[in-house]
Amino acid sequence: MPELPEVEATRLSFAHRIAGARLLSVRMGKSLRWPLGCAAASLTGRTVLSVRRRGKYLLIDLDRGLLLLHLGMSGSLIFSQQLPEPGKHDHFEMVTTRGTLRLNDPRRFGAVVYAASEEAPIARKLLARLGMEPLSEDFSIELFHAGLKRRKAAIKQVLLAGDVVVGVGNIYASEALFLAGIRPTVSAARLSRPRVSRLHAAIRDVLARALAGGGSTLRNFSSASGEKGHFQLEAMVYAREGQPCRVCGKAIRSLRQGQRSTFYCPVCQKA
DNA sequence: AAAAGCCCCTGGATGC
DNA sequence: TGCATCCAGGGGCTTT
Repeated sequence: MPELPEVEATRLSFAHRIAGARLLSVRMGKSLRWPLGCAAASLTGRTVLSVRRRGKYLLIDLDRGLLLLHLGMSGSLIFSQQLPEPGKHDHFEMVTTRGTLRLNDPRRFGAVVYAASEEAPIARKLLARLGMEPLSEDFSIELFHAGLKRRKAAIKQVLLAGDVVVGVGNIYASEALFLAGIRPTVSAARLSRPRVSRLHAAIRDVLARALAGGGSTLRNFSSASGEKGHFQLEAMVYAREGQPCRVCGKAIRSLRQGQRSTFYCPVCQKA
């Protein structure tokens, strides 16, 4: 479900409200991807300092230690002072003086992991491999090009891998490549400088627009405050196999790359 | 070092 | 209605 815009929209929707809250109780239900890594009860009494994002991870800074939270494929957060009884897919809950943060995740690919610090082994393992933040100043055409040059794999898969640039998931990878006019199967290393430049701009453009729309994507998304995405961003190619390209009219095609579906226009993305 | 596969899990849509 | 199959916006881990 969540790519960078959705994760960031989620963060923005509750970070300011939870900052300063003191933890009253923490409950970890049916196991997520990994165990919490500490006794839930031991977190009681700690204070939330801030909520940051790195890639698709949310980092909940406490006055001692931090929580790494990932929404996986089907996770969503809600932060509210009044919540109904937990449902069968509510696997993590943190009651605080400002409200309750609850993670709902039917598929349980998500995770909540405690780390004593960002330098702790578990935090390093999860965060160290992450590539550049696409919406940050650091994400330059030069560094992007340098990162792609040492990857011979298909550009779509390199984008998804997240070790060159983070946050570009399956939908936005297809969309960005369409905007840049690049065939998803071409080797990342073989992209010319001008094409890398176009892709760089396309990634920023599509992510920023989705974020501006409140994390709007094709399906339902709502932030931790219950705000729905605005759906202002319509897919050019994603999930549009057989439908006419919005630019040239040719039928959109799909293919499988690494067990994920990819969509592209055979005319607008010639190579 | 990089690439390719596998796997975790549940639910919704589709087909018979 | 029931059952089987396929697919889903992620990513860590193991094997080539």
